[in-house]
Order: sequence, then structure tokens, then C-alpha cells
Amino acid sequence: MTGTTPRPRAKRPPTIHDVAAHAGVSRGTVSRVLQGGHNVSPASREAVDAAIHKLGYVVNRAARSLVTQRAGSVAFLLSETQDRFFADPNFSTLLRGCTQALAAHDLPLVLITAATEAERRRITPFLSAHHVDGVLLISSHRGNPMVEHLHRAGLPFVCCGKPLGRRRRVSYVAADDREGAKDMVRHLLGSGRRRVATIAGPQDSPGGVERLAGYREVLAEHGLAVDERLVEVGDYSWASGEAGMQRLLARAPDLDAVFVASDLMADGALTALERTGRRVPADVAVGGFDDSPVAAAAHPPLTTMRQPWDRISETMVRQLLAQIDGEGPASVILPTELVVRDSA
Amino acid sequence: MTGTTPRPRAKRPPTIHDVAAHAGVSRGTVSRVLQGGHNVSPASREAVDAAIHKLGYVVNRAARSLVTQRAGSVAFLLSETQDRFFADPNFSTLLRGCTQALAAHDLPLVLITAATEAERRRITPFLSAHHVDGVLLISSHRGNPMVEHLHRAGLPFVCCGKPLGRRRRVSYVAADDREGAKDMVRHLLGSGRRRVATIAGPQDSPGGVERLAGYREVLAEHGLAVDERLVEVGDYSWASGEAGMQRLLARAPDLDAVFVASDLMADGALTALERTGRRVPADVAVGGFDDSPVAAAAHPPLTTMRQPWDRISETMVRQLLAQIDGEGPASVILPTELVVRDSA
DNA sequence: GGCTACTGAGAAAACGCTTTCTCGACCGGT
DNA sequence: ACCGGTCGAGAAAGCGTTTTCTCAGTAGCC
Repeated sequence: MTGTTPRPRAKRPPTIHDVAAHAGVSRGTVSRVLQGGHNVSPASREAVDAAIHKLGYVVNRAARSLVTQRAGSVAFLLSETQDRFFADPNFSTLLRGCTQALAAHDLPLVLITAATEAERRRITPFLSAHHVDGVLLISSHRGNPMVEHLHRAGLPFVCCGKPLGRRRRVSYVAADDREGAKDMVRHLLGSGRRRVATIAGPQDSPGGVERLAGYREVLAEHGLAVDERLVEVGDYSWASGEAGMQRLLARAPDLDAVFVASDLMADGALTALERTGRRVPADVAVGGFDDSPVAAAAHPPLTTMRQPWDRISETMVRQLLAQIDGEGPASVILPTELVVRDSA
Repeated sequence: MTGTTPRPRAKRPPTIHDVAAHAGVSRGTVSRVLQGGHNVSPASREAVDAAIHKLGYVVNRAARSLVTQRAGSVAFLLSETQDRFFADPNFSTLLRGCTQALAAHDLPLVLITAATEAERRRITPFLSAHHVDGVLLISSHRGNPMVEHLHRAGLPFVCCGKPLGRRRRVSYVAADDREGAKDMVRHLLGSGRRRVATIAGPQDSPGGVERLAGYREVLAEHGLAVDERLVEVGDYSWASGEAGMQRLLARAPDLDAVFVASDLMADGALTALERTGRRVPADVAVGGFDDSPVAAAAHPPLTTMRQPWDRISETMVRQLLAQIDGEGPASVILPTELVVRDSA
């Protein structure tokens, strides 16, 4: 299986010392140039730049970290049940966005999972020891212990989604779930539907709570009493959407629209509707949430609510960098966008 | 600024020096204990352990890196077109698996994307400077420049999937695409089908090539001539599956089975089949590949081929660590598993 | 001309750790 | 007693940066 081929053992990369020697200046001067160079004459700067280029010098981040007391990297911390997030296309979009936003600042992204208690124990020292300069916290379920951990460790962090814990003054960036839900329900009502049901998300997640609240608000706004038989709660999974729809149909066969808090659940709901012979959107209009790939692939394609993931990731990174630079926590809520397809 | 400014000295985390003082030994002894401690008496070891625990000491990785000349982290390098991978559930599984396998070795995973030329230019110095100890390379399209880059940088790396470049002796871990495809086609033939078509993956990806080769092999094995009208090539996307199926049906309306090289394409194919009134599996049997979430959610649920992602990630990490420890490159091919559902 | 003020750049002190190197202590064998 | 050998542990030399601190040189200003 293994033939031992001597891998070309890389010769030591050049150090600041080599650059200094080549440029005929001291190490300190090279460092000053590296830092953007105040107190450096144009001649020196030029000589140093030339030497850097010629030797292919790259700063040694470990050495820099040691003296600056900064890690020079940021963690992307998944403290949610893994499957829920890793399987979620939104997660991928967010991860990609954060990676790229950080890359622009020359900050590598360190991926950390902390779903189980064992994992949390393992990473806690890592975080307290400030092996990263800050944390992008992907989690939202109520009472997440990481929020408290991070706060105590004095580590800057920004949550994705409004945290449901009791601690206030936590920095977070979120889509406007409530407004998004309201827009979607208004859209359903706008097409003349009057018996609008909902399949909400889990009530220990901010999205689940807010989207349901938005649903109720709009019904009230339109003078429609909320009929609790029209409300189901799922867990964002396909199966829970299908099951929820079945229960709704059993309790309220006359419903003519349903707002589902995730596309995956909505796709499940479509299956349940189809099985009972109902046509979408003719008999029942269906509105999803997320604009995930499954929405476009559904039968019929789902009308849904797009979350601004690009802006969310970008904003999270901006907020985190601001905190690392000493600013206080802040929260940002970004608007969602209605995507009209065939289902409503 | 002449007087002593009473700067609120942020309390530094404890260093090896503090531990040594507490334990009444020298710094060297503490370090020896940290390294697993040879040449340390039980008494000293105990004293040091107690001090570490009491002070909550955590090693400073930057300082360690500086002296050991090791980064103490590993990169997960996505050098594929981002969308193709970030949207892929397999990618998430792989990423999660690698993160956890590395965590067991106390190695943080650094996520890096290098899809565009600009990004590649940005990360090349990072890699050549050995800011990571090794790379898990997620890419496969032909002639990926990163393979050459990494080799030149003398950085250990393991590819996910067999690289198609000309350089040999590259370490890689892959699912047995060819055997998997063969098993699936055999399964289709086993249910009595005789006009088995295929929608292959892109022919610049190893999976695409191998799965198509497996298809051809099994047909030959059964004494069936390969009818080129039964072969379509897609790009793994839903849309390309739908379009491919349409073209197949136009060219060969009598086909009674189709082996599709990805579940997403297979789902698209189902839609195309449904539109022409064909029933699955009664009229046409459909076999997918990947066992992605969409497979279970499809109508009907897809029979598919599961890739052993857990074992793949685990094996990749093991191979990488071996290389970092000086061993030569090696390649491992892992078997796939048929998942029978309703579509075939 | 004698101050101060500023600029550019070298010398050197950290930063926290690993790893020699050295040395004393202790052991058994002659 | 003497001697090679082993073992435990302190002293100290770095690892490659950044950041003082210092100082020579040069203006600027009365």
C-alpha cells in the first residue's frame, strides 16, 4: 500500500531575517513595512518589497500570534444538533459566505462542532484559551450553553439568528422571520384564501416562534380569528411536514391555504395534499420558507420566502470584526424576499 | 505620559511558567509532562497535573507551533466550483466527518475555498508557508492545479475521489464508483429490464467517468450491446437530469430502466417520466446514486447507491496523518451499498 | 547658535513553548 | 572504592515576529 517515496522535504521558508539581509536593513524595518509601514523611507520600503517578492516571503503566523496575542483566525461554531444544520442547504450558503467574507480580511475560518456534551467539553478550553479571535455562533435553540461560555471566556461572538436565552446584549444577525411570515400570509390572503392554516417550526427556535407569531398577527390584522385547529408544529423535517399536513386536513378539511415554515416541510405537505386528491394551488395554496433547492424542484414549484444569506454572513463577519476591535455588541435584522412560483 | 499609566492589565491566561511555579518545578519539566512525560518522576508529574488543573492551564498553540514548526491544524480545501459542492449534501457529510475525525486528534479544521483564480492566488502563499500541516483536498475535476501546487509546496494532502490528472502517486480515498454502478445496473437487469439507459455525470469528474464505465461493463457482461442512444451526460444538477431524461425518451421511447449517476438528476428524471405519463417503477425503473436526502423524499422514493461517507472521511484523515508522520501516499477504495426503495 | 521636534532605523526585549545540554544522584558490576 | 550507565530535572538556547527604546541626523524656530 505504501511505497516510501521521499516527499520533497521543503527547505525552510524564508524568515524576516532573510528579507532584512537581502534588503540591507534591520528586521525591525522589515516588520514596519509589513505593518503598512509608518516611519519607513520610500527607499527602504522599496528594497524590502523587492526582497519579499524575490524570496517569496510569507509571514509566519504563529510567530506573529505569539507576540500580538491574537490568534489570527475565527471560529465557525456549530452548536446545534449537527444533522439539522449540516443537511440544511442554508447552512452551506452561510458557511460559504462567512468563509469568503473572512478571507477578505485574511482570516482563516476554523470549523468547530459542539453538538454533544463531550464535544463541548473538548472545545471549551480551546475557546477560553483564545485560540481564535472570535466566534460565529450558529445555533439558536433556547438556552444554548455556548452563549454563556463564550461570554465568560470574554471572546467576541455573533449569533446567527436571535438567541432565545435570557442574557441580553448579545450580538446577533437574523432574517426578519416575523415580517417574512407576515408577507407570505398576506400573499396567501391576497389571492382570496380565507381558511389559512400553518405548519410552524419548532417552538424552541427563534424562526419557529417568530414565523408563527407573524402568521397570527396577519390573521388578526385581517379581522380573522385564529382557529387553533389550523395550527400545527413540526420540526423542519420533510416527514413532519407531511404528518402535520395530514393532521391539519383531518381537523379542518375545508382549509384553502397553508403557510409552512420551511420548504422541506412544505414539500412533505405537498405529498400529503396530493394523496388526498387536492390540487395545488387550485384547491389549496401552499407557501414555504427558505427558498431552498427543494422549493424549485417541488411539484408544483413552491412559492417561498428567501432569506438574505449572503447579507447575513457578510453582516455577521462585519459585526464580529467590529467587536474584536473593541466595539460593543449589536443586532441586525435583515429583510426577506418573497419568491412567487406556482404553489401560491 | 511621564507618569506610570495605570493600564487595566487584562489578566493573561496562565502560562507554563505559572504552572511550573505552582508545582515547584522548572518549565522544562512541565513541558515534559505535557508531551506525555518521559523522564519525569511520578511525584513531579502529579504536582504538575494538579497545578495545570488548578490554574486551568491550556497550552498556547502559537508558541508551540513556533518551536515545533508545525501548524497544528489541517485545511479542508474546496477547490471545486463552490455551488456544486456547497449545495451537495454529501459535502456536508464529508465535512462533518472530517471535522470530527480531526477533533479526535486535537487538530482544528480550517476551511478554505479556492474555486476562482483569485482565490487560488490568495491561498497559495498560505499553503506554501505551511500554515497548515496538511490538506484534505475536495476536488476532482481534471487537471486541478491545486494538486500540483500542493505537491510543489511539499504539503501532505489526500484527495477525496481519484484525481484525474496525469500525476501519479497521489494519495486519495474514494468510493468504488465503478463497482457501485455495476451493482446498480445488475439490480435493474435483475428485475427483468432489458433496455437500460443511463444519465451519466460530467466526464471530467472521476465519479462521472467510473459510473459510466461500470454501466457499460455490466451491459457487456450480460451480452447486451451498448446502444449509444441510451446514454446521456448531465452535470449532476436536477435540471440536467430532467433534460437528459427528456432526450432519452425522445430517442428511445421503449427504454424500461435508467441508471442515473446522482439522486438529484434522478429526481429530475422522475419529473420528466411523470410528465410523459410513465409510471415508476411499473413502466420504467429508476436507479440513483448517493443516497442523498432527496432520494427518500422523491416520488416514488429512489432506489440508490449509498457512498460510505463516514468511512471516507475517517480514512482520509487517517491517511493524511500518516503522511504528516512521514509515510508515503496511498490510495483506498471503499465499497458502496445498494439501498432498495420503490423506484427499482 | 542653541533649542526643540521630528524622522528613520538599528538593537534588543519580549511572546510561551520545546528541546537540547548539562549535571548531580543513584545503581550495579568490577 | 572506582567507573560506566541511567534517570530526573534545571538552565538555557532558540523558534520568527512585533514593539519598544534609543539614537543619529535633519529641520524648524526664535
